[in-house]
Amino acid sequence: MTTSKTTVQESAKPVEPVGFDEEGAALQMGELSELLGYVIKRAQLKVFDDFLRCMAPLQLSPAQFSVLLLLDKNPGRNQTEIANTLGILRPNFVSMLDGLESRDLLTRMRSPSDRRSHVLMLTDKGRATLARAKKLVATRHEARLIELLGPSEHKALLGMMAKIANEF
Amino acid sequence: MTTSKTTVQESAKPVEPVGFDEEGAALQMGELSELLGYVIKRAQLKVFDDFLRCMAPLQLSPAQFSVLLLLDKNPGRNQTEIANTLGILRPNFVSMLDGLESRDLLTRMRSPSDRRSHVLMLTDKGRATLARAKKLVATRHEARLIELLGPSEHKALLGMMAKIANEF
DNA sequence: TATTGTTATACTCTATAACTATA
DNA sequence: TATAGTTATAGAGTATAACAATA
Repeated sequence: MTTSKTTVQESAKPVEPVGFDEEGAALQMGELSELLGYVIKRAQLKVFDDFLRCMAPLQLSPAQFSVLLLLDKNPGRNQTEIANTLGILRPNFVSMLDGLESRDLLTRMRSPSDRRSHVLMLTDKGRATLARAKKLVATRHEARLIELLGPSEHKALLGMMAKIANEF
Repeated sequence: MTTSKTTVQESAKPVEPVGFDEEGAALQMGELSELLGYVIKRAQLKVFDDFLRCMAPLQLSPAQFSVLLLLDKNPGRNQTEIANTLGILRPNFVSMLDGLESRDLLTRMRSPSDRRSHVLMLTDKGRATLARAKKLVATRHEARLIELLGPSEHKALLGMMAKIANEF
């Protein structure tokens, strides 16, 4: 038995999961609740929604946060390297960087060795904002997720997600 | 120890996960691989991508498949009920139904009891397509996921995703 | 007055082609 | 010639307001 609260009730027949249409009219979800693509999408939207709420004071989207995080760990990389690593297309990365640079969170610097490329670096304000953002994520966002799932299940979940992302 | 292949190597210090920028230049992923929002998004994209590939013969998107599935389990519901259950906004549901109806997979019928609403029903072709789609999903898509994760982990994953989607 | 399906519209994401300046 | 950053653009997905028909 790995389930905690939501245990199967009576016999071996699983309880048919139902969805709610705002009010009482319950619909049968059928195979939908067993379809990983469906539940993972719903879960992902919930997680992003909560991330946005927790991060509201700093006005950082999940994508923006990931850029700051990656830049902090990998200073001196160019736009293509950062974009590729995050799965962002280079053309779409431009306006994203424009936004972060105009907020003075990072700088673009022409590389002396290859004057085609822009070296990206966090500014002091960028580092300070990232530090505050990390705290918000850890204490408000991830903490709630760990509380919901339990620490070991949460860790197992991270592992499975990484496995799907990297090996599927 | 719950990890299978990717075991921690030497001491207690965890191996820093790295990302790859097309070729060899490895970047430090840092806290990104511990951020559920990040990994769940990457995993979700992979899952949808595979779903699309497996479903290519039938030309059904995940969203379209979910509509057919829900209609099969809940015949006689109207557009608002189906859309709300799937988290689709009513205005956006219209063109989606236009597409499925023009392919003769479902029908809109004015309800005799409430002539404002459209009762949705699968056509015979819709039911046949759904049956074929279910087989493709089970044998090609979900089978590969279960093979990757193992049956019990796969089941645990479904449970955790549902928990986040419903309770977070 | 409220609700159903619909239109129009806008904003974000994502995707591709092509330009420029460098190499 | 190839690559980095950029522009323009097009397509999905998602969001809100408002209208006609009906309740």
